[in-house]
Amino acid sequence: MPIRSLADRVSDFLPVTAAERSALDRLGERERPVKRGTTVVRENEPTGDLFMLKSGMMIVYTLLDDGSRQILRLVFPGDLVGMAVLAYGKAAHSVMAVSDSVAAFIDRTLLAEVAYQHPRVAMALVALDQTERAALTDRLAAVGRTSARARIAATLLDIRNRLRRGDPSIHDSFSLGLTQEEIGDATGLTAVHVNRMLRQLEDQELITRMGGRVTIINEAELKRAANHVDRQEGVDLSWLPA
Amino acid sequence: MPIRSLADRVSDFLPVTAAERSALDRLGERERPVKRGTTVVRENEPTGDLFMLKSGMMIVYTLLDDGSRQILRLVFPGDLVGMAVLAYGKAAHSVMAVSDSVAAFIDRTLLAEVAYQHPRVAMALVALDQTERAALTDRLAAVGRTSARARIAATLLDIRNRLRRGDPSIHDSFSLGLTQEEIGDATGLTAVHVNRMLRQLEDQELITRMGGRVTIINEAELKRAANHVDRQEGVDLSWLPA
DNA sequence: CGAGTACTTGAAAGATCTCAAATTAGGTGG
DNA sequence: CCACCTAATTTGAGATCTTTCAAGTACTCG
Repeated sequence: MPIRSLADRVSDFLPVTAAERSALDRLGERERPVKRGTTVVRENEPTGDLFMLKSGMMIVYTLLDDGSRQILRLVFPGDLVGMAVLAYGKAAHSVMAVSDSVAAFIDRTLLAEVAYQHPRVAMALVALDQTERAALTDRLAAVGRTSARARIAATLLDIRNRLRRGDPSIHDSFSLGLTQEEIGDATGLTAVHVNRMLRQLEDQELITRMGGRVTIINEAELKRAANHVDRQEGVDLSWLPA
Repeated sequence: MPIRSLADRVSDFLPVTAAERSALDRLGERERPVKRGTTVVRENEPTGDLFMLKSGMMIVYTLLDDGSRQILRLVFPGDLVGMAVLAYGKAAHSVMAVSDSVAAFIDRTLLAEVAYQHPRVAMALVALDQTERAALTDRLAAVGRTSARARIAATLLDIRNRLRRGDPSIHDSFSLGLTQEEIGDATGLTAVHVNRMLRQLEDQELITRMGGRVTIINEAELKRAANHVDRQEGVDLSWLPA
């Protein structure tokens, strides 16, 4: 269970002064443990909070009229959730913990005050949010224009990469953390078809599986299968005025 | 061809002072006409500019390895494009004008300076960006979890609503502004199937068509067909500290 | 008026879903 | 630690939706 502070996350791409760091640390003070299966945020419910995930894993999703669910985003430690409360007075989407987690809640008023006092930090948070948006557009392109097999391959690689961000010791083997139904809801497929695609990737010897664990045994080929446009994740804020 | 300034757009949901308005107006000074069919921004090309569309219509899209295209966003007057340059040094996606347009380009350094001096304006721009993100998640949910018919219905309603934002005289009848191929690239369908779905909606007397014009003749039923979760677009920044 | 682009339609192939049932894995109370 | 109970996974068969391929028609622009 990796744990990262907001300041750590921001300092990955922006040198932060002591004052900025302490302001960021103050934002992350309100920590709360969340049990697996708990709905943390319900779509359309009024709220003034956003939060950063400290440890565990969550999903952001929306429910359609007919009861079907679209998972919009997988949330890993260090990710910021609910920036939309800056624009709306209510939650734009639902959020559920898929493993035991810890979240650090942030009041939007407090966030705004920090942003007013530390504009560079504000820009850093905007940049962080932009990386989420990029992930969202990648997912849309995958769901709209790639085969089921490619979507599953891409999802496996995505999960592996994001787990690795929090735990560099992870290489080819990792625990999925999602049910096949959840993977389906993230990729626009049924659970049954997710299962078939996983089996196919296994039969083709791109991965092996044991329990909930996946091991990538042919990463080059899996990447090719994923139709993966390798987004150079390089956030660059060096241009920011002082 | 409706034309809106950034200041007008922002003042829809945030009272702006004279100083703030003049700062926003300064941002929008660098106008440039763009001919239909012109690629304004190419994915991955280095740039420090974003822009606001003043008039016309554009699409934001990404191309996959196999040449297929996913349209991520339709751009109407008043929309801000390319906020990702705040995080990356290059364009996250390609942008093409689908009708003769005028764009007001904004250097990110200038934008950052305005944001530093006018934090409330900065928050307003962030809020504007959040509304775009909400539209993106709606599109993802539609592509991932709804039928071809529903996606087409939703797209028709979306285009009508957004055209109306710039021209309140528009009611049920409007020009699509997109080819069926483009609608397909936006909804994750083939042009052929888009055509069939339009025909079906016409046969079912939810719409009529003439040339590139669509008229909605049964809006209630079209909304139902769209599986539409009516997002109350109410941006609310009243909570913002002074 | 001609050329190219966009639209339209049919028929067949292919991908994915639905339904159903069997198997396995994980979690809990005794 | 076992036995049980439920949730998750797995597999097959058939139905459905969407794509592909092909060809003809209608527009639009120069």
